[in-house]
Amino acid sequence: MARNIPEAPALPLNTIMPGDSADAMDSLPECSVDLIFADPPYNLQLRGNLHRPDNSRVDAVDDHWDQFESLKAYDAFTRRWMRAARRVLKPDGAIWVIGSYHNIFRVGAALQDQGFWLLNDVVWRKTNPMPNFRGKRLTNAHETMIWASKSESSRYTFNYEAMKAANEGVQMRSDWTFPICTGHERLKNERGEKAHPTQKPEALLHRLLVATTNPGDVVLDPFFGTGTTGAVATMLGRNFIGIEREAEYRELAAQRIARVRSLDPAALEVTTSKRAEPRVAFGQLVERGMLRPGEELLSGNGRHSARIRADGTLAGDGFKGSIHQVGAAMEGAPSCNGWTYWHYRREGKAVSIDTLRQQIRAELATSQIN
Amino acid sequence: MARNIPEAPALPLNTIMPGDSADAMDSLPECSVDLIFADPPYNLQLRGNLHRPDNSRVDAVDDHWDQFESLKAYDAFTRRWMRAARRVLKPDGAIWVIGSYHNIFRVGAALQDQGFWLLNDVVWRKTNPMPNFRGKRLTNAHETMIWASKSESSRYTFNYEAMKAANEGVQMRSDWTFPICTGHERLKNERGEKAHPTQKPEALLHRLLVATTNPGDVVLDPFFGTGTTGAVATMLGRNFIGIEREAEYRELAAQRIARVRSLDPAALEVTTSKRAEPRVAFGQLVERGMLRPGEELLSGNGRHSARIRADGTLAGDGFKGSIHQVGAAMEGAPSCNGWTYWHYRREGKAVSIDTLRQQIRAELATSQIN
DNA sequence: TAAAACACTGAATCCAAAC
DNA sequence: GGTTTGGATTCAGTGTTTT
Repeated sequence: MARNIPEAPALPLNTIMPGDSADAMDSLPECSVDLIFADPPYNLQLRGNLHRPDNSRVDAVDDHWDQFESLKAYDAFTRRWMRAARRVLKPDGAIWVIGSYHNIFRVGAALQDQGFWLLNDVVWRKTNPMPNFRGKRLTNAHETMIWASKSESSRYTFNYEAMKAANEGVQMRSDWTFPICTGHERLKNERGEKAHPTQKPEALLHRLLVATTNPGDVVLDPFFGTGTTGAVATMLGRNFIGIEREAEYRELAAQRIARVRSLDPAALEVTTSKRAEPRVAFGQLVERGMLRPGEELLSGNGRHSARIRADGTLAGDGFKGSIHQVGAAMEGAPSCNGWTYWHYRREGKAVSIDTLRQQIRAELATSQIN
Repeated sequence: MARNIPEAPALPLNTIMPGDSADAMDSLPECSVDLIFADPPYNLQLRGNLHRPDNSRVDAVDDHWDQFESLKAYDAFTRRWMRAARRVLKPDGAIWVIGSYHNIFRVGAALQDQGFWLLNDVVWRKTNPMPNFRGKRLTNAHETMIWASKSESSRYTFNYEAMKAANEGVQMRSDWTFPICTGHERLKNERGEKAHPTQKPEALLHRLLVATTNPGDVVLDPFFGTGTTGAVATMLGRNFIGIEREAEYRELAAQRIARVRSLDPAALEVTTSKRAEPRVAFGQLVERGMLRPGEELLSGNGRHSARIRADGTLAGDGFKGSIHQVGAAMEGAPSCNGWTYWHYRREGKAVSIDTLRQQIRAELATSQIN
């Protein structure tokens, strides 16, 4: 290059930066990241203590980082980090922000005001939300995510076919159903308490990253917490940059991500071409972690095997496609019911993947009651 | 009344007012309606009127120039009608606003800025949304409704038990699933075309009105369209006030509502909560001889006991006070419902004292029949 | 050992009448 | 109008203890 352009500082890929979100983003080169996922404080304005009907006390989010003096102060905070985020985003980049009714309207208006172009609002429906204990309102059973590109003209990433494959062969909708983060996935601190009050489920980030990034992309999370974004990005072969103010969270997140194994690149290939779409819910098993990308499936007769890919398709013996297509190809048959054809291994035994589909159907049946 | 207060103008109940929404609301008496349902437009087509000073084409680099102008105009429109709505709302009244991601964030922020108190955001999940034909985004399968009271201290209406009963006995959630308005319910004009582009399903208004109004309440809809709110309100024994600018819509709505038959009042009764039942003092049980002073009461778990005193208080383990206070003190709990906590012995069995309260309430109910 | 019972928990703007 | 008091109120799930 003939011109004397100062070299841009290298991106601190796959590390967790300390300090304030906006300050840290300002230290990064502009137009350098592909996607931003932001889970900012919600500004809950809780009054007194809340007790369950059995008189146990609800462990509320009363952390100092969620306290703001006024809506005006919250707006100033929002616009500050959002402007910094906008600067580091590539022209064709996009942003996701998650929130509840307490803050999401401020966030959405700020995005529009700063020139972001809204693509969808996505509802995370919780299968197991906390009830409204006093019976004074509706059960607050969802959170809202806003997906926006940097500008109206951005050529943003959207893996349409992968989403369609993960949704029984029909277009992915704007409402996504997942359980809240509990059990073994929920990080604990040394005292055995939940490490972070608002840890998000990995399944949510899995779908989001498969939908709107490609392998090798750079994903920035300015409110990193205990690192769900980093863990899922690493598993999916994406690079991450985390920013987190609290040292304890940084430490836990780093340990967590160190335990994550990246998936084989073949498993990360996203289906791009059109194909005859069977009605497959197989992708949900992967998003929910019931089956791992890269895991091997066996045919019932034991003669064939294939590996699971992150977008809910299979690959093996040179064949790629849905569970039905690959099964049919391997058997040289005109068609094949992948649900009964394929089995996974658990404790030495081969179990039909159809049992997993039945589990999900049972969940949906209870959670989709009006 | 001694003072010379001018009589408030009568409300134009169950009629459709012409003209601009905000102007019409300004002509109504303040603090006079129980609920407002607003389905404001967001396709104001402001962009066509905007020109740069030099008439140059707006190109991709700064193509959000006109976006800012139209957002500003939309905000002004929103704040104008919303302020008028706020004025006519009773202090304990509430408002619902429905919108999509194009406008709902402006609406929600405006509600908060004007002092409304957000109660829930509710997601209308469409079972049959229009697909995204270009495959560039997620299927836009929901709309968002915001439910807010006039102020933080408003004692808003919420028929908790009715909602719970309508949801298989568990609390109603913040996501509601309904099909979009099609078929016979969809109003047609004389040319056989759909009469209104955004007609809402009656099922949606049905649930909303049952949840947050009582029979006889006044429901105002400032963007009346073809009158879904008026039709459902009439069927449910609520009064409505509609405002609609377009004469064609007013005419269709009036015809539609004229065809509606109100439901029988008995059908409109909703499951009452215990809160609505008359209070009974524990002392009444002693006065009536249902329980004797000196008699021992047992906690349901059998771990505690107390003795009844002649004035209707309890004493035990060094604690004295109401049935609630003594129960709470013995359990070390912040509060306690003494009616369900305490039991008395009859023929060797422990019987809840709440059965005695129910006897008294039954007597009161029969004695109040004229 | 299996089944049943019990304890605990999750981003929550969570009461209202009487004095 | 602030304070006191009565008393109404929970779903899905995980993990542990008891039967």
